[in-house]
Amino acid sequence: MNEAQERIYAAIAAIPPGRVASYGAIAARAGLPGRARLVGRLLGEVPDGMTLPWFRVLRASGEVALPRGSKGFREQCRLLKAEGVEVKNGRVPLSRFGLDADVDRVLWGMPGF
DNA sequence: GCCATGGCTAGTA
DNA sequence: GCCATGGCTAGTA
Repeated sequence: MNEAQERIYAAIAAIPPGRVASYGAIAARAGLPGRARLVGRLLGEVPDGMTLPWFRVLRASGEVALPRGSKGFREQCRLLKAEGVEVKNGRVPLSRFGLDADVDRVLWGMPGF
């Protein structure tokens, strides 16, 4: 496994439960800005035995990227809901569940914001 | 050639 | 929804 690969898997593993991140955001966090598609491809070939919260990765729009009606699509929605993420027809509101949504929460709690 | 992306636009309600 | 992109792979020569 090359370095880029390890960093991307590490970035995915670091998404906290109940939160989601876009392919692009993962790439950026892995130090590979612009490599969103690489993230998607690597998710399709996760090594056996590696446990990864793959379902916390979504499109930049907040939509589940897998084709609707596919087994994976349903599974992803199910896993997300299971940890409290709101999924309304294949889509998650990033403003509330995105990685930096907590920044918003902090700001809201601050006097003057 | 393919695609587990992303960004932007037209066109509706 | 559509199109531009980038990166990787299968399949041919």
